[in-house]
Amino acid sequence: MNLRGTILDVGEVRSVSTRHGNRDLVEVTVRPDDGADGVTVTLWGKWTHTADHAAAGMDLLVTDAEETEFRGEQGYATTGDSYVVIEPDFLVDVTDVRSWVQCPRMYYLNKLSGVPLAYPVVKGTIVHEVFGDLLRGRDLDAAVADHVEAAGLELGLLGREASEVRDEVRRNAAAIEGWLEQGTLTEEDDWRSEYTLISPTFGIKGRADALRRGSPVELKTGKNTKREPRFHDKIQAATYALLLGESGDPPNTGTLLYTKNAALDRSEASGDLSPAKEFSVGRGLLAFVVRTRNEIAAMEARRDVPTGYEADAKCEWCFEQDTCMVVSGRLDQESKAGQVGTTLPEVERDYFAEFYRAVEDERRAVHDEYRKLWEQTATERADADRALIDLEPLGRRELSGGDWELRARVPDGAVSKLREGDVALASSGDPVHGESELGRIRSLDDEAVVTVDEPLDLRRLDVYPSEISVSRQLTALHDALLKGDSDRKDVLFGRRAPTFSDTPETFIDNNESQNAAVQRAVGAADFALIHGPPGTGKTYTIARLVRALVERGERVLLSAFTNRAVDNALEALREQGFEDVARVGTTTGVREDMLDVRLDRRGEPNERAAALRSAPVVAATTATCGSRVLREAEFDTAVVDEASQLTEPGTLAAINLAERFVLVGDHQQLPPVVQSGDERLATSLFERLHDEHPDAAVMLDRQYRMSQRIQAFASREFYDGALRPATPEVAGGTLADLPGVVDPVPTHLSRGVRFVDPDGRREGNANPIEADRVAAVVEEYLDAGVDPDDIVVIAPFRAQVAEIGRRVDVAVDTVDRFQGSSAEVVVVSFVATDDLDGPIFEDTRRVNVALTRAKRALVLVGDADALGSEPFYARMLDWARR
DNA sequence: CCTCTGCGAAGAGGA
Repeated sequence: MNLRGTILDVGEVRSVSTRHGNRDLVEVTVRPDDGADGVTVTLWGKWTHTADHAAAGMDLLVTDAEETEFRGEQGYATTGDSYVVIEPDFLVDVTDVRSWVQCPRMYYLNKLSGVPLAYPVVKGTIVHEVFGDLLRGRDLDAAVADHVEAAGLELGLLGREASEVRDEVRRNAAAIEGWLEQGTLTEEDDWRSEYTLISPTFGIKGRADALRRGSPVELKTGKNTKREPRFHDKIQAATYALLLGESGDPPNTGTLLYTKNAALDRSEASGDLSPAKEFSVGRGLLAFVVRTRNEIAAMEARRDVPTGYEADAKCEWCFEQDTCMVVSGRLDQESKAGQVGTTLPEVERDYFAEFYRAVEDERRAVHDEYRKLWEQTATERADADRALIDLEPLGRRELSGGDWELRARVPDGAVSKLREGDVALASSGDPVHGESELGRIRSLDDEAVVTVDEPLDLRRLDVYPSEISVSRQLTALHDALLKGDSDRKDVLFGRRAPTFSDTPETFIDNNESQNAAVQRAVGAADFALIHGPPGTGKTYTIARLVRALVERGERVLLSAFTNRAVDNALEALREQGFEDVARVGTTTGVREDMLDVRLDRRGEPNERAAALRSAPVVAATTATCGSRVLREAEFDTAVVDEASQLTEPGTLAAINLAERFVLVGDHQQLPPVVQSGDERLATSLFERLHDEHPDAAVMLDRQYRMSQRIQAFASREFYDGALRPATPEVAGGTLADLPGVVDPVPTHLSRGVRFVDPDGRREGNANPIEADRVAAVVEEYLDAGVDPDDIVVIAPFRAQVAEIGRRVDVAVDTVDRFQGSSAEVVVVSFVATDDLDGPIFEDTRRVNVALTRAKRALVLVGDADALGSEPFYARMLDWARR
């Protein structure tokens, strides 16, 4: 049986004599998840090592535990088959186990500084890709040429020539090919490449290079002339073997493939030059992997920082020694390697510690998302929107590059957060224990089309969580504090006020606040803030600003939280006649009409690198700014849109790359998306600087969207009444202005703002009666001749969005997804009846967004009693009914 | 206790 629970107490290690001789044990008191009282669990032998790291409050799992009775007390104990796992919910990466075995401090440093843009790394990646292709039967030269070309940008930035790289990769790949041929001569081989593995039991995830007859094969581009694989390489492969044991018996061998061995000259090199080194994977090795993984999980649970003393690694042999000493010195951390350099001021170290913790909390939240892959029971699955289940496979076909395209029918009415372009876990039913492949959703309506590496029967699609944005926030924090210049930090940490110079030039002659905003930003020595309420021409202003900066000879980074905002800003820039931009991002992320300026990574190295380095404007999301390619880039000014939706570390990723920065946003609209709910992350850098330096900000106060009647409430509640219509035409906008609308407009539709109480009932997060009424309201406007494309319905919950979507033929979506856009007629469904309990109603900024999407007509549909129960909503009601 | 966009899909190496 498996025993799982929360640790209440960890006893001392003691040695007892048994019929097998003297053995160590530790007694741990655990409150089982399914029980109220604590039970004693005896951890025998080497599991006392895990007990050493365990502490009260941590979760503990013992597999194959046995019930025991000792001196009349009932309890549990480990058996010979048991594994003991600390904090199983914390998902450790296989590569983390590997780096921890090298040195625990290396694990920490890797996390902080990320993977650098370095030639051995890029070359290693290419060799891996070629390896995958060879397994799928592709021609060696074609594969090498293809993957070297695909890495053009990185190779160019590293100053490498394509021919030189091709030769080197081919030498490595030839070793693989030779070895593969050897294998197929002797027996039938069964291969799989790039295998995604997640283990709920052991709390580990990772991606194996390949499986050969069910055993892991790990490719290493380096050399190793010893008979044995390197210990940490072996541990990596053994960890994959452990993961394979999650569904079935673990394989009992692993293979390391050192491709450089084959390229060594036999007459000069000595030792074992065969590239493939097989080793046996016994239970003892697997248990060692689990204990190592437990050290990591326990350290993370304690919120400790590794010092290096945890293991016996020798610092003088370590490649990271210098980095290690610098980080230790700057952050004043205890470290085996010692410290060099000046310690950061205390306020900066505190900031670092605080945000490090917050970002790690966020990582936990991502881990919780992974857990949903296996925790959802069959009944819960039905309403869980993280997955599409019960898909009916419709077929598969092989694509030219060796990938597969899978098709399946989606059941009627299935709702999920999965969208076209998303990465998702495709499976034949059980994403964790059964067949599954990571793929990309190409299209999704009544039929799902997914591309994957290996074919399977597509019966289920799951959201696949990613730690990338968490990792990038961490490296941004590292870069800002440890590499960032002191001048910048003086301003960020309030040791110096930002300075500005006056600019006499007029940039925008028909809007004073927009002009003032550009002037302030252009004249900023450190930073400027542009506060842009709804409809105030934020995007136009940004484009004008970017042009002004470029005209002054500056190189500009144009960034935003979402791809959509980046592309909107680019569109405005291009409308103003400026085309010299490089858009960095994925083909699925970049909007179609901006693909022509997208920087392709594929191509001739020098030419690709020049395309990035010479572009006067580079546009990318802040997440991409934290990528290894853009982390190396430098700019004079970074202009960041949607800055009020970014966490501080998220913003740092962009502004780290520039001398000065301009943040554009509106802290009265939606705040950053933070799953863990951490308050430090939920406050944007934009908002903090806006509070600390009000003079650095210019608010755009003329809006071009809403009629006077519609904007009144938002202006009063959120902008101190300072937000006003830009022109009399905007102020007086009515339905009658729209082409095709009946004349005269029916009286009840001619009101700019209406309130409708359908007397509905909230059921879960939906309200079917209210949805009926919303549909009727939409029908009224359609009947009056309003174009369906001009009508939008907004609801706070996805369940209600689905409910309404079944009844109308106009756009329906959540508030959050409508931020940034607008429509002539907006109908808002509030769902709530009885009271307004729930976080979604607590943040009135969400209401601000909902109400300010409308240009000419706004209809609020909700329960008057419920809305009247909160002062803010009561005021909204008064305004709407007036 | 609800909203949600990012991310080449992770992981690649050096004596």
